[in-house]
Amino acid sequence: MTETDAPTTVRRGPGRPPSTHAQEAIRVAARRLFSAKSYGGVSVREVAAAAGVDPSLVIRHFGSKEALFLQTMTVDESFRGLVEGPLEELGRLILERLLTVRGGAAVSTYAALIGAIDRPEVRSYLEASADRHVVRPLAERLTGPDRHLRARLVATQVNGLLFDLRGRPDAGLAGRPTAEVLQVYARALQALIDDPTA
Amino acid sequence: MTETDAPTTVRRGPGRPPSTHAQEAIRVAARRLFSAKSYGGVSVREVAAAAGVDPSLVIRHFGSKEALFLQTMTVDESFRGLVEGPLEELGRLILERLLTVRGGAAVSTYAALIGAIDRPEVRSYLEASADRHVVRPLAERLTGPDRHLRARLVATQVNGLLFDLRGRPDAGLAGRPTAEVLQVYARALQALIDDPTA
DNA sequence: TTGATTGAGTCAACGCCGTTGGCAGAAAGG
DNA sequence: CCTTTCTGCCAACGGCGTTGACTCAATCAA
Repeated sequence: MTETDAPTTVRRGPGRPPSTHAQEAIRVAARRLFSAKSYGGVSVREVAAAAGVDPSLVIRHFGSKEALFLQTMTVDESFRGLVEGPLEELGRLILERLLTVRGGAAVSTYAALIGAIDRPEVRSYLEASADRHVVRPLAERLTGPDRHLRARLVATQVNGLLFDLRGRPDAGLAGRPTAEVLQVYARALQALIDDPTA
Repeated sequence: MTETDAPTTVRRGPGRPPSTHAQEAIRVAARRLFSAKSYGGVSVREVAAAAGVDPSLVIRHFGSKEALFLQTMTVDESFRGLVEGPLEELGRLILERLLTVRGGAAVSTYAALIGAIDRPEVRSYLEASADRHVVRPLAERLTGPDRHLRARLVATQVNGLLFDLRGRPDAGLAGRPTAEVLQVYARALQALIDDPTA
């Protein structure tokens, strides 16, 4: 076959082909440990031991501890399509998707990311992620004044909720079940989604 | 609070009297560095050098890096009396106090604390602080259903705003000035403060 | 087949970190 | 006096993220 087709295989020169075996083991171990503990609470040596590889191999393959963290802890899948649906009930819809979809994976992953918010690259990723999946698509749909600012502040409200839900996988806030929290907080989101002049 | 008498001088036995000289230098240096950088971005050795003392002395006097952090970075002064005032405009009042009082010291201090949210003791302090200064006093004043939950979610909204304001001392959010952010976000807070059945 | 090239995996080490123990001296009380 | 208590300094510990040197395996080109 020629090198112009076969999109699944990349043109490579001589040499041993890359193996995804250890990489996957590291990724799985890192995802589990980072979710259970936190960025600072997990050492590269610990991830390596859980994956059954040498600590230096982790850095070799992923560049740095922070790069490994960013590659394994992503929220884009949970955020995609978050602000779709009728505007009149979008506040409730957003929260439903965040808290219930995929067993609340967004919550625990976001918790880990917030725990590493010290790191400039983590902060950049979270800002870009919120901008791409929430602020910009929502601002386009809103009507009335201050559309971009209102969309940004909806993201702020979501950040606050995800921040406060840290470490409480299924239980809600202040001892309240998720459904109750969802219903009340949806009103607050809706206050920024609705056109204030209408 | 259970001191018997002589609040300024403590009963002491023989020995050299404690000096507050180095402690204060360490406290000042720590406050400045932790505010400018973050918990993880400042080393004990760095604080010690800025204060002109030995690194081991920092630990000797404060117990640990985390204890020094918690002793120097407190938000209670900024939070006290935060939810006082007429309920009809309390949303605006809360944000005004947070963003403008004492040059926004609450924002930068809170940013540093959030940056160390990994640490269980830091998380406990923030939760207790929000509970003491926001949730409980506000819940007592609210009317209508779900008073405690609504008060808790107002704190959640505040957390979201302080989280998103990280590192932007005076500038607002999304390029908007503080006043504009304040006015719009106040509506969102007010949506939880107002009695939904009224 | 042979040789070059590329990546996998191992080991020891580097510099920095928070923290601890030991020790010399100073300032108080008995 | 001696004892006690605190200061300040030094060296060291174990752990951290990361790097360099090295061996070995797998692939391609000649």
